[in-house]
Amino acid sequence: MDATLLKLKALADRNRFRIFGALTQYEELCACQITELLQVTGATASRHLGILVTAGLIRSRKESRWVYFSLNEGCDGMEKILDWLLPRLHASLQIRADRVTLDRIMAMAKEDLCRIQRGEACCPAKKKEKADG
Amino acid sequence: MDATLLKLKALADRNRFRIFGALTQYEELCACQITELLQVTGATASRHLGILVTAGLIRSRKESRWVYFSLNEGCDGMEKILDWLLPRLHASLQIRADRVTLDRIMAMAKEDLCRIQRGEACCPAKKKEKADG
DNA sequence: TTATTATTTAGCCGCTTGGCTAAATGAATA
DNA sequence: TATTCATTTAGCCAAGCGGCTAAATAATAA
Repeated sequence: MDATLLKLKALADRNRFRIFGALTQYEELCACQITELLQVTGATASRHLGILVTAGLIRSRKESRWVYFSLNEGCDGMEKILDWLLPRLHASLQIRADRVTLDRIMAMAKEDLCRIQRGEACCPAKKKEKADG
Repeated sequence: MDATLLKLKALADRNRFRIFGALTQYEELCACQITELLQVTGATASRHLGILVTAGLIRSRKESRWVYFSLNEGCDGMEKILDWLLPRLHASLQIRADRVTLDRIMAMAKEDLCRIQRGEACCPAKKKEKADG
């Protein structure tokens, strides 16, 4: 398929549009942070991220247990895409709301996020106390 | 929905991408010419055109029996969209093939195109002869 | 007015897409 | 080594999308 059409298809989904928007505001985000932002399962977030990677719009980097995603600045046309989208992302109510949510997410430890996403208690201290007590 | 997301969705379909590409090469095209280019039914072409109009990317103008479509230069972000897409449309094999097809289509009378699309003979002269003879 | 004709709308159908759960993978830790 | 854990893949299901045909619409031509 045309590489450009592939990029359009990748961006033409609300959740992937939000991921792209989030990555224009934070240099790097890990899968569990994006999962938390979108409020979907990790599997769903992973699939959306895969589609954006395949389109060349973002890239991933693995570090220890986590996978970090960032905009693929070097991708063909990225500069023009950002020229078009950046001002409109900043104006979008959805993306602005996401920014607030993201600030809250980034203030948390990734371990806690993942615990929550597994449906466990959010507070590791409690577990420790229990083990200690 | 975000106006920008609506535009992305409108462009993220092969046939609509082709329509957009065609309208970067010809100032104006009528519905039957686009129908012929895409090789779909008039109903299908009409729906795609409607989606592009709703997204604000193209506009339509009615003149006698025909409806003409053109890029909506005034639409928000169009300049940036063209900055991104124009060079890539020109590089696309599909869009280049379409250009050749379009040249052939534009050399025909719209009446003949519509006749063909109705499944009738392409040549009105024959009909006349029959009536005359 | 009646007929013709270009386009649009309505309604149907099959394929794709996006969500989920469960299982698999691969890296880090006990 | 065995376990834990973040992420990905596989498989399923419902909703959305793009194609078609047939009917409706709007405009011209007879």
